Amino acid sequence: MKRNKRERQALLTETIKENPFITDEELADKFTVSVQTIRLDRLELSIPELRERIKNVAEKNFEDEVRSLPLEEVIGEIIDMDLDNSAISILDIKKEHVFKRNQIARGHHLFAQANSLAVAVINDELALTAKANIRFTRSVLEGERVVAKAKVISIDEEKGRTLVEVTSFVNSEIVFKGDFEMYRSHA
Amino acid sequence: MKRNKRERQALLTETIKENPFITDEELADKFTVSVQTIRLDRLELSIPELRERIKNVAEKNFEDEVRSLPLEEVIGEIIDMDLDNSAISILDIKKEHVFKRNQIARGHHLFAQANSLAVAVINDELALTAKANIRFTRSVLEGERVVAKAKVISIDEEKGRTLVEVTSFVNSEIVFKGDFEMYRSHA
DNA sequence: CTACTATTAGTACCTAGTCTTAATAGCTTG
DNA sequence: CAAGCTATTAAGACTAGGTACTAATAGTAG
Repeated sequence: MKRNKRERQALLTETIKENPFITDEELADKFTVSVQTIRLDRLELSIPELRERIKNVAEKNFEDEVRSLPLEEVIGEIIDMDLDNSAISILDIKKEHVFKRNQIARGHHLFAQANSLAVAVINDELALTAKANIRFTRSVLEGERVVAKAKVISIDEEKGRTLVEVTSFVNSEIVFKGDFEMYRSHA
Repeated sequence: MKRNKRERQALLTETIKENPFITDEELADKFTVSVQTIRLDRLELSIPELRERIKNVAEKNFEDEVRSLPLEEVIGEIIDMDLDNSAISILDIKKEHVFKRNQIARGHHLFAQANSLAVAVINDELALTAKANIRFTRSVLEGERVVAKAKVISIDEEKGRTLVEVTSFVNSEIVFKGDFEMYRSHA
């Protein structure tokens, strides 16, 4: 069970990534080396100490949680957000998103990106999709980057409905367009 | 600005709840009392120390993160299939499908099930979604089983378009309905 | 005046580290 | 074979942000 340095450090990175709550002592036990070796490894790998790691995990979503925004639950990465107005997210199409036969992205991934963005842009605890009208105008291939832009068109406070238009692009070429009628609990 | 004990402790609870990342020293400053007083207050109010608080926030986030799994390839399990005619699939709504706030299934999972089924029912190597018009008529909760039924309405061989209607139920109650216009290469 | 509450102070100790210096073992290379 | 290098381990001083405990002080109520 003797691992060399390289091997141990690779495993260490993996272990900490999977469980950031592990102490140096527990790691030393696990790899049957001294605590000092673990600390040296962390230093070389630029892995912060337990408390910093925990703090990072805690801070990551705290803001969102207070705002009750399901930002973490959005498909794709949000790069701009102006609540109740507009939002932009990007999604890189990888192997797991495409049909094996032809490397074309499955429609529901584009829909998921657009739909979750429409949910996120609404400044409300409870936003749900009521209706949607969508068009796929060009197939997206593996390796392409889809930029989705959501725009809030209108807010009907009486009916509790909000209209959101989402347009997705690959290199300024429209690949998807959807009109979402969203339900909100507290408009 | 002199607050009494009761008042200060109420404010303290509020402050820490809003920002668990604050140290006793910062709190002492804020309430212009000594650090010891803050610690006595926390003791009386059973508020754990900074590190414990951070750890709690981190643990909460960590759990959520793991369970927010992305979309797989084919959504739902196909239990009946009559190519170019009709198909049925089921999807059990689990933790990873719902908003953590309210346990309501996220729209894109219902869409994904319907869309996958619409693609699968078409007897062609290459079937893609061109347009879709969808309605979510009832929210689906964690633990419920969604049965999606697809029916091919028309096949336009010239245009290479096929219309598929998908209706999803939970216990014979309609929860989702979608009209899919599918593109096929070799009709 | 005494009793009690609230506040403050001080000390020892803890965890999970950092940072630094130093020692040792096992190779390799001239 | 000695010198140099890498990897590992150890030891000591220091840190943040505390806990747990004892003790002192101020102000108020009976």
